[in-house]
Amino acid sequence: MLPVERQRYIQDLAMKNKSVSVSDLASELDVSELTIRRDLDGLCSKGVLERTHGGATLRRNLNVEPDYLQKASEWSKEKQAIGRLAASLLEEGDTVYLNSGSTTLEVIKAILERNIDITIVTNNIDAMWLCKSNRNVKIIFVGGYYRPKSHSVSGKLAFSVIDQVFANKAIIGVDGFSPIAGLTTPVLEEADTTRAMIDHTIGSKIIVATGNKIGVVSNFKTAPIDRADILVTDENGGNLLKNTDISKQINVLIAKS
Amino acid sequence: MLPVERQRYIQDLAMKNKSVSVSDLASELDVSELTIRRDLDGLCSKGVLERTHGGATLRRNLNVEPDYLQKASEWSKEKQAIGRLAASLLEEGDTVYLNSGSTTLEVIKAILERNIDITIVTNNIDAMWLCKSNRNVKIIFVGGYYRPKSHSVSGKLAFSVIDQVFANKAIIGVDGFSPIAGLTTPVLEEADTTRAMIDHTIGSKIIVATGNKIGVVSNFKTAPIDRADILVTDENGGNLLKNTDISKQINVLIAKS
DNA sequence: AATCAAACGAACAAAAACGTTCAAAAAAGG
DNA sequence: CCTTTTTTGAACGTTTTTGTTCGTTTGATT
Repeated sequence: MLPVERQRYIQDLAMKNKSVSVSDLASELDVSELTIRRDLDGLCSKGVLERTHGGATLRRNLNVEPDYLQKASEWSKEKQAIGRLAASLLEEGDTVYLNSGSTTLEVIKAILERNIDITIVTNNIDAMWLCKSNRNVKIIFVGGYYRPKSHSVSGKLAFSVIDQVFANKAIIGVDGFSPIAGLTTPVLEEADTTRAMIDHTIGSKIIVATGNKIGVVSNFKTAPIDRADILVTDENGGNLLKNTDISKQINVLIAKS
Repeated sequence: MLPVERQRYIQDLAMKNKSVSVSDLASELDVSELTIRRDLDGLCSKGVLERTHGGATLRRNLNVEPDYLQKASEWSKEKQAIGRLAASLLEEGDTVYLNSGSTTLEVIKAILERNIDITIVTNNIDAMWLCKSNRNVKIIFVGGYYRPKSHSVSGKLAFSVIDQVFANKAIIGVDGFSPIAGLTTPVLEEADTTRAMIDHTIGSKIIVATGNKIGVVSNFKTAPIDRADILVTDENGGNLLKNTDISKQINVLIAKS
């Protein structure tokens, strides 16, 4: 058995049991205790283990925070359905703008499920956690000032990135969708960022909004409705729009959950 | 059996078993041990294997960037101490560049503990998770292409943000700190981003590195050592630098854990 | 606090592995 | 068929690794 093999064995065992003993290892691997000690010292100076009397323990690893899941419990079923429908509008090779929000996050999840080759340009931090283990989806992140409340970035610095990226589709979540007031959000910078995304999109601008956003007017205007091409909403939203002439301005798709 | 065939066989075996032994291969392929050693050396200079005594192992990511989570768990105690010392060098009102890496992440944690009014400019995504509930620390995130392995962003698009931000301090983590080769990292884009950060810093440039980085040369150069002002390292690193004239080039601070 | 067994580290010696040099064998090319 | 090049192997000195012995340190028990 090679020294490296032995050391790897020790490391694996330490990973499993949290600690190893010199005498156990010596008899198990059939080498002298001194050799084990020397191996342990080596692993120790590599930072893997920490020496104790009679053995060694694994360095305690503090895991960072993968607590990102389940935040938006409201309307989650509808959002999922909307996400799936919106994701189905994308094609292999697309570069797509996605702004922040729980609905657009569902779109990202749906894109990952489809597992197609897409480049996402976003200011939504959660996107990166989701895409951590996916090889097909590429992410370009716009920079800017971080706002903890929405867990996204925005502001003037975001423009300098958006300025350089032209997408062929955009999927935009909004807080208010009103035929008169247009698309609105509660944060000024967010509205600016979203507007910039829309302005840098050549192809379809797709709005995603659950029914409870329809007819609502929030604080800051992102764009008038006719700047968008498609609205993806749920059955609830569909009913609210049924007897309006909204379909003359925008293509409405209903996601059934 | 052709040499090429033999080498391919060795490579395949190494892929399967993670490591190979000279004596085993010699008897199995019925050639002298010297021949095996020469094969191993060849595969080694091709970057496939890494020599050890008595054999060789599969090359563990020398050209590839190290896995983010594993790195975070190594030397955690030392990194914490370094983080605390580096954070103590910051003052109320500072705007500071922080690049990505597990050591700089510890710096951020320490900054949050101090709870002073600081603006952080970074490409480290975890920073935002950490600062989610802190009101004093502001974060500006540089954009760019997301790389899951190091969990950070970099690339040309990052420049457009860095171009617009001048910090008065920078805290930079490196993978290699060598008096001759300077500051080095294993990823080209990361090196570029870090260099841009240093170039846009007016005041002190502070390097943070655990002892196992001292004397190491990684693939891509970020900057020569004299571009930095302060090195914060652990006692291990301090010992390594004790009998050198490094202190003529840079101010060395030892963090005791 | 005193004591004792286990664990440790230093020093030395043996064994295995290594690299270098040189020469023989095999392969390639004319 | 002969020359040139490449590959291989043997010998020998060097380095690395391993094991034994010994005195010292550590941690636990009484």
